[in-house]
Amino acid sequence: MDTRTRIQEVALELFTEHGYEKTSLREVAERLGVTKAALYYHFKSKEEIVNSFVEDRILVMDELIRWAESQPPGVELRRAVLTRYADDLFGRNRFAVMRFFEQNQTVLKNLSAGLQMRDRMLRVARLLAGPDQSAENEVRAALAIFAVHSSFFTMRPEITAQDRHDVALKVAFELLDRIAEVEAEGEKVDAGHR
Amino acid sequence: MDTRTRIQEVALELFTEHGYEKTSLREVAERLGVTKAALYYHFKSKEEIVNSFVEDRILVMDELIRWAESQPPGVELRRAVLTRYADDLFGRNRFAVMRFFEQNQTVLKNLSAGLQMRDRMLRVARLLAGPDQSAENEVRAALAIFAVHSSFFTMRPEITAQDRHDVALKVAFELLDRIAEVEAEGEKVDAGHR
DNA sequence: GTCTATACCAGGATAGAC
DNA sequence: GTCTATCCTGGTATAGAC
Repeated sequence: MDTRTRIQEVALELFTEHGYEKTSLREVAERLGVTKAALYYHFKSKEEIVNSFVEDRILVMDELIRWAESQPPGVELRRAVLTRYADDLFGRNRFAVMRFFEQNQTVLKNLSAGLQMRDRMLRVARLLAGPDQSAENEVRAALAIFAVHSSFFTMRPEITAQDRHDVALKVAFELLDRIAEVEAEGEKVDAGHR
Repeated sequence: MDTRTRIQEVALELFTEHGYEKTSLREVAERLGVTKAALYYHFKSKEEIVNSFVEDRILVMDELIRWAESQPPGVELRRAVLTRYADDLFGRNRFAVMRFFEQNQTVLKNLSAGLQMRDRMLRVARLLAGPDQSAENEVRAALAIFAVHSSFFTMRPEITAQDRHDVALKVAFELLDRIAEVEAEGEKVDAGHR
C-alpha cells in the first residue's frame, strides 16, 4: 500500500483514539517508520490529512441532500431521509470516519472539514424540521439526527450494531412523526383563522 | 478582585471562545497583564484552572442526584428531575461554564473535570431511563437531556432564553412521557405471561 | 505571599540536502 | 520521496526579586 494511504489510516486511527490535538505528527510518523518531515511531503499540514479522509463523507452527504430535495415532501420522505442518512454515513464499516467526528467535535469547528460537514448536517436538519420554522420542530429534527449518531456511543456495548441501528431509528421516527403531527395541527389552526 | 478569580474568568472566556487546547496560557496571562509564571503560582497546571471553575457544577449535580434518589419514582419525578437539571445547571446566567462544556467535549474526556461531569450525567440519564434497562428508553433519556443542552446552540439566535428553556423541556417531556408509556406496556406484557 | 526572568522540552511547520 | 536541521510557539519548572 502506498505511503499516502498508510498515513491516512494511521492518522484516522490515532486522531479518533487519542483526539486530533493530542496526537502529534511525530507519533504518526514513528508508527510508519518515517520522520515528521516525510508526512509533509504527502500533506500540506495536519489539517490536510483530516480533509483527505473526510472529503468522501461530504460527497455522500451532498448526494443525499440533492436526492431529498428532488422528492415530494411528507412523512415518508422524512423517514426515508433519516434511514438513508444512517445507512450512507454509518453503514458497511464506514463509521470509522464518523467516530472520528464524534470524538473531535470541538476541533472540527476550526477545521474546514468540520465546517463543511456541519453545514450539510444543518441542511438535513432543516429538511427534517419542515417548512413551518417552529423552534420545537427544529429541536425534534436535531434530536432525530442525534439519535442516529448517539446510537454508536450512548448504548451499552453488548448491544449489536443492528440493534443500535434499529433502536435509534425507532426513537427517531417517533420524533419525525411528531413533527408531522404538529405541522398538521398548525395548518388546521391557520385554516380556522381564515 | 483578586488575581486568582480574574484568571478563572479570563480563562473560562477564552477556553470557551477559542477552545481549551487552542488557548495558550500566554494569552491568558497577557490579557491580565502578568506573565505565564504568575498563573503557575495560583494554579498547578492548565487543567487545574478548569477544575477550579467546574467543581461548583459538580456539587450542584451531586445535590440533584441525591435529591432525585430520595424521591418516589414516577412520571412526575422524571419531569421534575429534568426541570431542576435545566434550572440548576443553566439558570441565572450560570451557563457560562456549561457553554465551556459544550465547546470542549473532546478535551474533557482526558480531563478529570470532564470525567466527573460525564459520570454525573450518566447517572441522571439512568434515573430518567428508569429500571427497565431497555435500549430504547436509554436513548430517549439521553435525548431528553441533550434537548436541554441543545437548547443553547441548536435554535436560531432570535429566540429568547425563556423560549429556549420552554421549548427544550416541552420536547424533552414528550420523550420522558414516552418512556413511562413503554414501561407500562412492558409490565402489561409481563403480567400476561404469568 | 505574589510575581518576574529564564530555561527546558515537545509539537507544527519549512528549507534544503540527498 | 525521504531526511536533517532549524524555527517558533506552548506547557511546565524553578530560582529568586519584592
